[in-house]
Amino acid sequence: MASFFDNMIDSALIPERLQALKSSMITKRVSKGDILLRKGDRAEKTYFVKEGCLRSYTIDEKGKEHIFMFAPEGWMIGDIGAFAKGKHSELFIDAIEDSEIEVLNREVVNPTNVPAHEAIEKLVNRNYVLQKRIIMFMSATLQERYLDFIETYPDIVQRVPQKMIASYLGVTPEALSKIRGDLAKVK
Amino acid sequence: MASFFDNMIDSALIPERLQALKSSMITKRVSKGDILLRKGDRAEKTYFVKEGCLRSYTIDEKGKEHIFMFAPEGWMIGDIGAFAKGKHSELFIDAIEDSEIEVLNREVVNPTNVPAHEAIEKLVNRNYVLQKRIIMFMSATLQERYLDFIETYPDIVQRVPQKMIASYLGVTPEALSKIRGDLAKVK
DNA sequence: CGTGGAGTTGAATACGATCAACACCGGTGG
DNA sequence: CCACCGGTGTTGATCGTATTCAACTCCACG
Repeated sequence: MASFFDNMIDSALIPERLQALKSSMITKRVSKGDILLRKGDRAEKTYFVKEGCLRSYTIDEKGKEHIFMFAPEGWMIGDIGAFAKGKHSELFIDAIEDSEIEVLNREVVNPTNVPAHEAIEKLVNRNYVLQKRIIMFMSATLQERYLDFIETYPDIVQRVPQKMIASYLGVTPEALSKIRGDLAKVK
Repeated sequence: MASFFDNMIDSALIPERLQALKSSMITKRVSKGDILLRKGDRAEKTYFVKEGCLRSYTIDEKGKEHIFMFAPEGWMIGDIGAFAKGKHSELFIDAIEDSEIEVLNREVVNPTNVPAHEAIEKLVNRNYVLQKRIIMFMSATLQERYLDFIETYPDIVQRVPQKMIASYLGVTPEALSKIRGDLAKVK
């Protein structure tokens, strides 16, 4: 259950390690248009913006961009869930202005085993869940959102009334009912 | 810059304090329909669900509920941003099944001053930002989302092309342009 | 039994997407 | 220096999808 993020936070909390971590962060200049991370890349870095502006975004099947986040001065940006777990990024990141950034490397926060910290695990996971939900709102149709929901939370579908699922998906109960009708026909 | 959440995580990371924190969490049974938190209440507690299911939600001006999150077994639920900062909750929380939960009290994690931990600050803030964005997607019209955006990020509005703002809001550039046209007329 | 909430279905309406045309720069190359 | 071009933003017409309102069914629970 120990996660990478535990180590990161651990490091951040113990002053000496925090110091080591801070001094390891290199400052870098990037030009408008530079791509720092692509979907599918391992999320090895997280960026802290000192000056300028970055953005993270997805590209859907039709080639349309959906901006997940802007990061002007003072913001951090990265695919946090993927960074924490050492997985592949869902997001692209690029510079929309010439920028000065600090780069936090995943490898710097050398992962040693630390007991699981339940609250932190859940906090990172929560971030991931929210990120996915926002991307779904921006890029998916109601039908896709519903299919994703029953895939992701098959247990909840059984347990809560349909109108609550509609409420979660951001649509009226009637609309969800009709989508379900359509799906039943096709099947 | 020291935040409450630092203390929470600090506590969670130092084994003795973790122990203290864990033993302070009381287990409680709640019945379907019980309301645990109301919008406007101070967010003094966060809940860990052992059995059953809770939900968090908002109620808009028209009285319509928008479910932000379901929390079945193994999930934690609360207005994390408000809990971390000791502010008033944006969310309601109630039980949608008879449930057994563990209650983490804000006061238990006794806040002493600890140096700021930049990454954690940003992580909590990020959570808050994502939460708000999802609620806007569920409950607000495009016009409201746009007005909220220019209020929340007045600097970004000036700096990025309009089509990127449309992309962030989850609509086409044409739709945003028309909304702006409408707003200009009214003024 | 009956009653009320949940879900379905249909008709009318509203809102954003799509497609297309055009105006307005800002930059590049002739 | 100017002409051209591509990208950005605006506007209009049409189409599709979700909302709203209403009627009806079906249970679950009193």
